Amino acid sequence: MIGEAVAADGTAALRAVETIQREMTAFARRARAVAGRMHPELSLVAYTLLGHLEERGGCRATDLAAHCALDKSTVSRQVAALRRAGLVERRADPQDHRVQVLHLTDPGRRTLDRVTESRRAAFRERLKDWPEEDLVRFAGYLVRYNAASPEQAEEAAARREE
Amino acid sequence: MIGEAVAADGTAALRAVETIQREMTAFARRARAVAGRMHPELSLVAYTLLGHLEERGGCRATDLAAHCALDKSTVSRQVAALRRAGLVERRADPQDHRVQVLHLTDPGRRTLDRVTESRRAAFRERLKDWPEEDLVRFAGYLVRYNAASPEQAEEAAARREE
DNA sequence: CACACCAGTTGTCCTGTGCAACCAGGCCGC
DNA sequence: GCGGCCTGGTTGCACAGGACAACTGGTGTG
Repeated sequence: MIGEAVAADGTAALRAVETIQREMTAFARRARAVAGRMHPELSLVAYTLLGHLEERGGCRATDLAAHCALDKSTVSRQVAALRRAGLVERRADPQDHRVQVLHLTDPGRRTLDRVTESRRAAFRERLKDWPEEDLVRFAGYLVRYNAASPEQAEEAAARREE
Repeated sequence: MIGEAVAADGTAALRAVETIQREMTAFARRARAVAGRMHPELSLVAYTLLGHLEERGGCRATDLAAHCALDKSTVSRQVAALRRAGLVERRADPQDHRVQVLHLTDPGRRTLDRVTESRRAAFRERLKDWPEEDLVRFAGYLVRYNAASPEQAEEAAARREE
């Protein structure tokens, strides 16, 4: 049974926080490796970068760095690799010659879609026995949890400023 | 309210799976770096290893590797570092001279407790506005999610990619 | 113009990780 | 009891990801 009895004194809440901590930790530890084995073609970071590019329809390397909370040098190298792989192209901004606006190429979009589909299938497989009600609640909890992260807050602020 | 209306046709379930995928990915991407910044003294892996050692009251390197889904060489090096740092000691098993039973030292236990407390505080802060009922349910969902065997998921993914 | 600032690249370093080769201790069948 | 196989662990090697700092070149402001 997923939702057990709830004590009135807050003990259950403390135990639950403990469990959340442990499980999130375990998950985080494992995720990267699993993702790598699942899609050798696209690392978790690369996937996120492409995803952000698709979502925003092109942006600067600096934006990607901010979004992923990565150093700009890391992003620069990741993007270089993606460009070498032909998944991303960059166009000089005529307004500001410092910036290189990054765009998904068609192969990039296809690769992203393929990996997204494969990830989605894996998640569906893993969650296939869950009642819909639990899925919806779980999704809601995750959104709420991640929304509390400082990086997310900054992102949200950045988005608001545009 | 976190869990919104539930449609009867499964659309909500699909959307929820999508959301879970996105949020888990975002979380995984960020977790390692955040953990590193939070506790420079103990990496996420080292923390998990010490935690498992405490939970089990000593075990073999191979058990740690299996538990964390890590290569034994990785564990060997991590353990070596922890031994150098004085957080872990090993005792030869008198029954089987191949195995080195690992134990937390007192400093190891203290360090683990300190980091656990700090992590716990961060989680409590982050979850402080959640109703107890939601905490308990969220914890249950995470346990259930992580309990789905990763091997199974990988196999399924491999089958799909062939 | 000079100087501060910003986007991006590159050099250097460190950590974490896996794979493969290897060593050493145990177990089994002959 | 002894060679072959299994198993726990260590080490060499390669590589990815990431940070930091130094640098280049474009922008803007006094």
